[in-house]
Order: sequence, then C-alpha cells, then structure tokens
Amino acid sequence: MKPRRTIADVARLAGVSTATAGRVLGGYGYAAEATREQVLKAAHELGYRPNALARSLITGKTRTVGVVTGDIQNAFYASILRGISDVLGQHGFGLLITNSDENLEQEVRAVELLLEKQVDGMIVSPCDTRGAQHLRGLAAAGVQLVLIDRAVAGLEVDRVLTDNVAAAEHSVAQLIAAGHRRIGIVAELVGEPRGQVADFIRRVQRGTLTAADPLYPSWQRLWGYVRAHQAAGLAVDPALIRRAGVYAPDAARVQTHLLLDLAAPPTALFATDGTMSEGVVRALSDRGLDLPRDLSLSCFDDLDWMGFYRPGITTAAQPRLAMGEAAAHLLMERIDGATVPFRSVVLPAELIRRGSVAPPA
Amino acid sequence: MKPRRTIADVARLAGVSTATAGRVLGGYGYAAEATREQVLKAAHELGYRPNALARSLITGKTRTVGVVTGDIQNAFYASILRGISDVLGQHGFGLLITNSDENLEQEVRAVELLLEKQVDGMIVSPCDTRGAQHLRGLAAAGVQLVLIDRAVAGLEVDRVLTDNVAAAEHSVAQLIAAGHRRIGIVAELVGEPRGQVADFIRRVQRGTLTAADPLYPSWQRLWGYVRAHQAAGLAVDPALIRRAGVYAPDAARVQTHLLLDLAAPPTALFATDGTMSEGVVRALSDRGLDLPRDLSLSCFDDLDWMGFYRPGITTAAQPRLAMGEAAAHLLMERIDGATVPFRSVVLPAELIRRGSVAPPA
DNA sequence: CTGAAAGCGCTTACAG
DNA sequence: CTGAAAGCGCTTACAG
Repeated sequence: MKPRRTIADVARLAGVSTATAGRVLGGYGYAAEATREQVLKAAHELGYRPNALARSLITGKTRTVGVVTGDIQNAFYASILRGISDVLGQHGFGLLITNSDENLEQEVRAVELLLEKQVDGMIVSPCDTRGAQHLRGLAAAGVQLVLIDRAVAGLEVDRVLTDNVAAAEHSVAQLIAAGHRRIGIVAELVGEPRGQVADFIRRVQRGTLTAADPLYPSWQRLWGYVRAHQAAGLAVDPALIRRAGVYAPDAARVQTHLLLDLAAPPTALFATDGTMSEGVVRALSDRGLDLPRDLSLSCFDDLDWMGFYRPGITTAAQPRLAMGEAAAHLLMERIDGATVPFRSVVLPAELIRRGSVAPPA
Repeated sequence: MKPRRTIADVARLAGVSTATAGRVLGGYGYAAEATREQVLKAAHELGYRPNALARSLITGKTRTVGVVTGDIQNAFYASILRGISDVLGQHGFGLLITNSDENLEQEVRAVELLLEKQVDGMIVSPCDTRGAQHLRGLAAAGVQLVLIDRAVAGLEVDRVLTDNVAAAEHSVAQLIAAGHRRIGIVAELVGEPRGQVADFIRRVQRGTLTAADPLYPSWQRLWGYVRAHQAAGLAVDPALIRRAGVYAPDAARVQTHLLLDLAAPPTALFATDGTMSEGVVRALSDRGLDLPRDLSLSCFDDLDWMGFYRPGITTAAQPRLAMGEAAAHLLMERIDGATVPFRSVVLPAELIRRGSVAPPA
C-alpha cells in the first residue's frame, strides 16, 4: 500500500517550504511563476492529491452538503436528488445522502451523522412538520438548512415547495368541469389523528385554515380538493375521501377498491401523489377498467409510465428536477455567505392533460 | 453563530485532560467509571458533538463510501443505491454519491473528488470496461473498490453482476418456445464500433467469445439472444437487431418503430433493460398495439409499471436492491480488513412471466 | 487509570 | 514573494 503524498513531500522535492507549496497547490496566496512551476512539477511527479480533510479542519468548510429525504428509490426523491446533485456538482461540492423512510428517529440520526461529518449545509424533506427540534438552531450553529417539499411550523429557513393547494384545486376543478359530481380522492394523509379529516374539511370550508399551517403535501392537496368543490357549489362526501395512512402503493390500491365497491361509487378519481397514483392504477388494472370510459382519473406527479399507459394519464406534474435545483441554489447562496431574509420558493405544478379524463358515462 | 464545542472544552469542564476526555468520548482506551460519568455529563451540558474530520485525519478512515453510477434518477441505479445505503447505514457509514452520465470524463472527475474526500472505499458502475486507468491501483493505494453491474478487463476487484447471458437466453428461449421465429431485439450496444455487431454475432456463433471478455450488459444480453437462437437451430437475422447507441428511451422508441416498419416485421420483441423497455412500450403505445395479440414482448428489469401495464409485462427481473446490498457487503468486508482473493458475485435475473407473451397470430 | 506531548495534513497570520 | 511557527480537533504512543 503506497503511502499518500503530502504537501511536505512536494515541498521537499520542489525545494520550497510547505507554506509556499501549500499556496500554489491550494491556490491561495502568491507565488513567483518559477516557484509555482517547480511546485506543480513536483506535485505531478509525486502524484500528489490534496487531502480535503486537513483543509476542511482548518477552514471549517467541507464543500459537502447532506440531504435527507424519505426514500431515494422513490422517483420523486430520485429526481430531486438529481437536481441537487447537478447544481452541487457545478460548484464542486460533494453530496452525502440518507433516507429517513419518513421516520423521525431515522431522520434525527441522519442529521446527526451529517453534522458530525461537518457538512456545510443540508437539504431536508422533514417527516415532522411541527416539532423538528433537531432542525432548529442549525443555521445559528453555522450549518445552512433548506427545506424541500415540506415546511416546518415556525422554522424560518429557505424552502422550496409545490403550490399543492392550487394544483389540487385545478385538478379537481377540471374533473368537475368534465361533469363529475362524485370524485374520489386517495391520499396519504399521515401525521394527524384519524378523526381529523372531518374537522379538517370543516376548517377549509369555514376558511379558518391558513397558509401558515404547516401541512403535509397530501393534506394541502385535500384542501385543494375541498376548495374545488366549494367553488363549484358541490358538497363534499366524506365517503369519497380515502386515507392510505402510509407512503405505499398497496395502501392506495386497497382504498381504491373500497371506493369502487361503494353503493354509489365515484365516477372520477384523484390521486394525490406518485405513490398513490401507482396504487390507484394498480387497482383499476386489477379490475380491467377502461379509462376514461368506465372512470376518469387525474393523478399527481408525472411518472414515466403516465405518458404511455393508455390512454395517457392526466396529471399535475411537479417540477421535481427544478425543485432540487432551486433548493441547491438557495443553499449555495447561503453557504457563500448570503444573509438575505429567508425565502420561500413556491413552484407551480403543471396540469398535463392526457387521455384519462372524460365526461361521466 | 455559537462556536462548536471541542474535546478541550469538555475536558476543562470535567476537570480532566483532553486525552482522557477523548478516550471516553471516542470510546477508545480505559476510563474509571467516575471519570467517564463526569466527562459524559460535561459533554452533554456543552452539547458536544465529535468532529469526524479531526478523527479521520488521524485514523486515516472516514467511514464514508463513494458511489459513482450513471444516473441516480434511473430506477435501476436508484434501487442499487438504496441497497447500498441500507447496508452502509447499518455500519454507520456515510454515502457520497455522484453521477457519471455514462461519460468517462465525468466519471474520472467523480473518482477524483471522492479520493480527495478520502473515502474508505467506492462502488462504481464503470462506463468504460477496458481502460479505466482511474480505477486501477485504487485498492493498492488503500481505497477499496467494488464494481457493480459491469466488469473491467484485467481489473481484479470484487464485483457484483447479473448473469446477463443466461437471463437473456432464457427470455428469448421463452419467446421461441411460444412459437416466435422473428424476434426483434432493442439494445443500447454502446462502446463498440458500429460495424461490430455482425462480427460479434459470428464470434458468439463460433464460440470464440469468452466470459473473460469485459462486455457491457447489453452486449451480454445480445449474446444470450444469439445463443437462444443457436440452441433452437434458428438463424439470426441482423435486420432484427436494433442498436439504440445511448441510454435513452426515445432512442429505443425510434428503433422499435423502425423494426415494426420492416417488410417482414418481428412477431415478438426483446428489450434489454429498463430504459430500452420504456422506449419499446412507448412505441407500442404510439401504435395502439395490443399485447400479446398483435405482438409479444419480453423486457428486462422489473419496473413498477410492468406489473400493472396491461396485460402485465413479462420481464427478466434483476435483483437491484440485492445487488446494491451485496456490493456494500463486499466493500464493508474489505474495509474491515478482509484480504481474501477477489470475489465475483453473479446474481441471477428471474424471469417473471406475466401476460405479454403468447403464440404469434 | 490518567496526563503531557507529539502529530495527522493542511492553512493562516506574521515577519522578513 | 517566501518561510518559520502555530494551530484546526482530534488520537496515539508513552510515561507514570
């Protein structure tokens, strides 16, 4: 095992001090042209490679960012990660990733690991939108934080979100416009007590819910669903609101079957994200239902298959890549020392109309 | 910005030397029970968090692994990454990721970055199966390497691969068994000169190709395709072999259309991976073809939609998660000091028979 | 069991 | 422009 060469080795060979060798190799401070060439030559001969650890220990900067998201296997997070990775790459930053599996304990451990590794900043999709003690004080401690996909109550840091309420309202309004009156919604709706749904709907209807409420995306999308009904003067039937409770396609599949088994089944379905969409379509596939003849469907997130699953799935496409890029840009600015007030980047989801929506039979 | 607390701060508060504080906090060396409690109490009071950088600088170990794969947005790599991440997490290791976009220059840069960050090991899916100078000598320099998905000529390090030839042969044999005689194949087939295909087929037929040839997966799958024909005593029609040349669904889509426009079109199609499969299905969807009535299809990689895209897509499922886990396990063992000869883990792909294969019309 | 000292590989003032 | 010295936050022998 050949020993790694250090600045001292290079300096010795070049006949200069380590300070001088460091200056040319590290690109800081001055060096005469002749000296710089000698050093570079020596470094090249020895196959010198800087040790980022030593540098970071002194500068207090690692040029590394940590990300904690639910599950990198999920297309939503995978794209976000790609967007983040692209921007960080341009800045020469490294990317440390972790999965929380939407579990607070794991998330806390992940943040702890990233902190010990001295990341300059982190991008997190928090699984707890209220407490999140482990995320507070990070910025004050010199570790920049940007939230993605979800906000946290009272945590004023940069964040990038999708305009979920508007996108859901638009999606459901489109179904109503096509003539649907009984629209089923399949959503995760995690993080609140079971009985909350009815109360939540009442609050939306009375307008006592405010944008300041730190809601999970699926609750915001339910909000949009209720608003679309309100706008159209339609009553909301609680039986059509199905709660999966977890981020798993199979839970959505089960709820969809329950919905379709109703005495008065819905004529259209709204799935609130990619995971739910997959489960809903699985259920429709199980039943051999023909879209949009037997049922209309509007999804959320534009997954690969939605473009070619016949007749083409209409969906609200979140700009996943752009979300990751935006988060990374915000973070890079903070790490570069920007001290502007915290920013909330809210990106629109685009309704892509394909073939899965038609008037009810 | 509150200053980070160091071992010196803890030692001072606990009234012991930094050496002693370090011993209890770092979990190395002995300490009297009373001392350890004092130190722990002081550390807790100060909110002490170890600086992994300083420790790594001394120990020469970062407990961090780097991964370089083509594109984390691709479901194949995303799953592999998840498998790797799970195993590393159990060992308390961090995971640094990079994308090569199947581009050598980017891969070289990524490896360089990981090296500077002093990773203990790396898992790479090399985009060059011949040269790969940047990967040679890594192990000798103390950085453990394990290859995933692809081998490199003459690079004897641990690796985990899929048994591509067998899986492809099995897939195509199944189509032949169903009665197909004209089977189209849509594959990337990158990394070799354009004219090579005919020569490659001849080499397969003459049996002069050996397992030692470091082939890209798609070439190995073409190998299996040819072997299945040989075994059935069928001639291979070069017109049915379509080369996408890049890892992009649209290239496969174009090639599929070309295939179906042939005067004597194939009655069955074999797509050699998830990316090609998506492109092929897009083309079939473009044409409104009905599977398996109009055409039979056998894919590679088990993507989410293959389970519910009617009538269910028959495919050779690579154990992606297990591949990542296996790679991580091999790496962990090396990092723990195992000095066993290099290992080649070859995992089988399972043919999942769903509804897309039937006898020709 | 504990402490004083040296050192990991760099960068940072500070002289000259 | 260059060098000697100190130091980042830890761990590692080595005494005692």
